[in-house]
Amino acid sequence: MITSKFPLKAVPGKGRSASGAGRAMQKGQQTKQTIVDAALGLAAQIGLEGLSIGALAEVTQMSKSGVFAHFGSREELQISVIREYYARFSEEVFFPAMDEARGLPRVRALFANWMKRVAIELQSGCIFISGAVEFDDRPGPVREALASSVKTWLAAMYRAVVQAKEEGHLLADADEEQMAFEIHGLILALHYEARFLKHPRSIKHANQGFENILARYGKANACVPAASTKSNQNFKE
Amino acid sequence: MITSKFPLKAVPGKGRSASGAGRAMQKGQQTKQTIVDAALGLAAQIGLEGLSIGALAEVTQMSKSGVFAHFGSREELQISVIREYYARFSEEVFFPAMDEARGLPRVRALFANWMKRVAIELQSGCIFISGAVEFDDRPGPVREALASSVKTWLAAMYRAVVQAKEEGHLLADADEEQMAFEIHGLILALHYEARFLKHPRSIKHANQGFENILARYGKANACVPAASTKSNQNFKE
DNA sequence: TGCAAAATAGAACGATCGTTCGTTTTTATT
DNA sequence: AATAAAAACGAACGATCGTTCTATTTTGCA
Repeated sequence: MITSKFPLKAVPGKGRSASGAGRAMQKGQQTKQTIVDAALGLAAQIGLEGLSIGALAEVTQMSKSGVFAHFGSREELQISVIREYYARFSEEVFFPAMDEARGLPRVRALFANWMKRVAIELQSGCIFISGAVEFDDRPGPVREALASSVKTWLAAMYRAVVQAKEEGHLLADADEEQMAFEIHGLILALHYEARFLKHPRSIKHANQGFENILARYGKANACVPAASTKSNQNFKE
Repeated sequence: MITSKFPLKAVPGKGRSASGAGRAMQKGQQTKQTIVDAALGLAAQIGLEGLSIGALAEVTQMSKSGVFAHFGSREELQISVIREYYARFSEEVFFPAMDEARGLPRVRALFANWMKRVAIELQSGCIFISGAVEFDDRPGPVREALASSVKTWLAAMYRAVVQAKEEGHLLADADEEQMAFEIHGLILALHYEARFLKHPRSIKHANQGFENILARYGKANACVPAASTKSNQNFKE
């Protein structure tokens, strides 16, 4: 939990949350969510640094101070956006893949969901990527929040690869960290070449790159692509 | 050539360059180079968008208007920085590799020089990467200048791969575009994981990834790593 | 050495930024 | 319906931004 360095107008109800005595707070959380939603879209387009409270007020039809009061600082707003982005990313990419069997099927599902998300983001932008560049060497709580989210996700992907090796789906000499690194590179190249350079075949290249990685690290009988077009389907028959 | 939309103080000597009539312009170009040098360092750290004329004036010990007059607009300053960055990149990465023999040796040299440069930039930052994120969907002359530089470099790398196939160093089914894409991904992952996440083994992962790519696309007798530690050395014996 | 041009300085502009503060409206409960 | 807290507003702040304008200094050639 992050201690708010700026109590918004005489300590709000949060302090006495457990005890049922406090007055309600419904409308506040609701509009805060509205603001975060709008901020997420704005940040995806122009980056976390480009996020301005003024522009956000305009989009949400509110006053600047009205928007501001919900966060207490620009940094807290940025952190809220990061948290929301992480939550949606997990919901779209991570959790659905957990339905797949441990090992290669799950690795495939994670990558497929990741690709699906990035492909959508080719129009809007990815905060995990743009944020990394913006906060490269700018220490502070925003960078920490962002790095923490990214690391959690990359660790999840790494864990899936480790499990794939444990399940015997990968060659004995497969370096899990190396494999995760190469997969990450494919996603980054896709984002770069498609979004910035408008290269038309980037998605195909990323998918083909993934198959190449599996061909390198996977055991021969385990590395064939999924037969069906439904990417989430378990292909082990 | 870009038409300056803001003539700095009554059209300068540039217009009558060919004719020897005009007065000299030495000091101007000299301090302009000083400014661009400083701007390059600043932009590498905080990005092209973070480049402020005020901060630049402070670093160069000049007045804001003094700095400004050399470029006429912030955009022109940014473009000047991009051009300078491209020139240095070419000098460090591209031209030295042209001494290597066509084919895999040259591809290896290009990658090795690229790695060398990015490894240095892990402290300062790479404008080709940060700029791509900043100007993702911000049309205009700056984006064009940046995209043009990047495309030129990526095309050079692609050309080297094509030549490697022509020389018979690659498998017959090798997709040159695919291979260039995967190499690009390694560099991007290196930059991301080392610079943002401070992951200690990123350089090793990028180098190993390159060897994996060569193992996939190169002919068996041509894909062994260079024997010597000197990366620029021709390994074909 | 004088003189025009080039280079730099200095002050000010409008705009936008995050933030603060006092006030007013809305909300939810008794 | 009354009431107090929560939420939202509106105006203003200091700072910084890119840019413009005019004045001053410096430069390089006659």
